[in-house]
Amino acid sequence: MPLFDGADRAALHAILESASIRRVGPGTVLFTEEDRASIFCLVVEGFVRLLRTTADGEQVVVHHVAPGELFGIAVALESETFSVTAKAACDCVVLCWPREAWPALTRAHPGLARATRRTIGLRTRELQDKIVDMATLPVEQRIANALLRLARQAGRETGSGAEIDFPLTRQDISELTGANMHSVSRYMSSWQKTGIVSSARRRVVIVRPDALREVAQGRAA
Amino acid sequence: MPLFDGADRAALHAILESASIRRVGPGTVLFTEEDRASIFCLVVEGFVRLLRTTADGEQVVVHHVAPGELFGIAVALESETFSVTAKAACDCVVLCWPREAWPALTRAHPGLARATRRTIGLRTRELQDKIVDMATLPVEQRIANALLRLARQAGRETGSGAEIDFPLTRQDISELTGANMHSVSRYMSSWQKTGIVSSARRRVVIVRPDALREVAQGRAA
DNA sequence: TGCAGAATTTGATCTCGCTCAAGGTCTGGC
DNA sequence: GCCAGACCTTGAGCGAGATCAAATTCTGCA
Repeated sequence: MPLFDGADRAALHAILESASIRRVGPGTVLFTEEDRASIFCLVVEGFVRLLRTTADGEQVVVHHVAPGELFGIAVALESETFSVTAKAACDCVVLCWPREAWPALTRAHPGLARATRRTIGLRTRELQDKIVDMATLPVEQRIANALLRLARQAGRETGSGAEIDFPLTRQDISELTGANMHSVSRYMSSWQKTGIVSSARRRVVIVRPDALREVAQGRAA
Repeated sequence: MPLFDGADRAALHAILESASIRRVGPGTVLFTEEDRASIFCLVVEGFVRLLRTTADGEQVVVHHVAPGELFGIAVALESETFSVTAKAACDCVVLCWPREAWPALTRAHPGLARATRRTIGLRTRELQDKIVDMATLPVEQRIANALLRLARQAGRETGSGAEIDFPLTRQDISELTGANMHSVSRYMSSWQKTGIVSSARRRVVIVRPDALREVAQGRAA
């Protein structure tokens, strides 16, 4: 656990004691964007989707939190409320600390503060990447980019390519890219045919990342 | 200056001494996204555009920095490089500190660290807002939202509405919304006709914010 | 084993917004 | 005062991708 640098057995034990552990199934909402940010969390196992819900019920996925990553860190940004909803993408194990634990914890473990800052920096870049994609790329390339990003963050190497390590429907991909579900299905089908990806219901495997990268750059079919 | 809380005259003088001051004209690039983040900056006067440049030379505007705001704060995010290009939107006065000054400065002025965290939090929200807009709204509503956001961040009240306080071309708005420049022009013209905005070359005034808000919600023409 | 609901696919049609094209207007510098 | 270049507008046409519609396949559960 690189977050809690230099913590011995006893100290680690105390840290875990002060957290509550939650084991949740797919779709479970851990907190919503209007909630007061009374906790901050760490993914131990599984993936947590961070998303925004619009007035008319549409969902826009903003980030996938991988194991070992913090989330719900409004407290680190001097914010009273979360800015997103957190929803389990699969079976997850999550640690939650009360907001009040933050000052003492970061004081005791400078590595935690540093890791948090780095995480925020990386996520900011990711958000900017997404904006650039949406502003400049056609749907096909956006979807390709989104899959590549997911493969990087949540790819499990299998014999036949990188499998996204949690259930992912066409609808999910559409919420991730801002494209229509039907369009997602069409492009996925075409890539299936050319052997670039292989996807059965809720499972997505990037068979030929190189070819998908070509698609993402608009250089190939 | 709320950033440097509790600094007396002498301390403030020392802080300013350690900064270099830059007076630049519109279009001046202060740093680019590939640069090593060897400085961090503060806008004293004017507005600085933060943007990304794509492989084929397109620009996507990510944020406008207002007077009193920090920018180029890669150092606060444990990053060696900037993630955006900074370009003056008008005549600007900017203070720049060497990256190495950050630890001592934040140690001496906890208010600075706090303000930085708050700024990062607000910008994260703004990035998320933008993504939601681009994923769910048609061009007309995106443009309306962008103008309202600008009015809030850089609006100067005049007798006949809120004027965006720096030169803003149709092209700029297009880079801000991901819409085509011609589309921007068409919508601006139509709003001009209905008296919602008033814009002459490079100047934009929101005459009826309420009406523009209606447009942004898709509730009106 | 069969069924209900979820997930996916595919076709047909339509429309928003982009591209292409051209003309108009403003402004600062000479 | 004039000209070049920047900025803005408007029209026509097209196409990517959304919407509408329907059929198909999968899977977990009764």
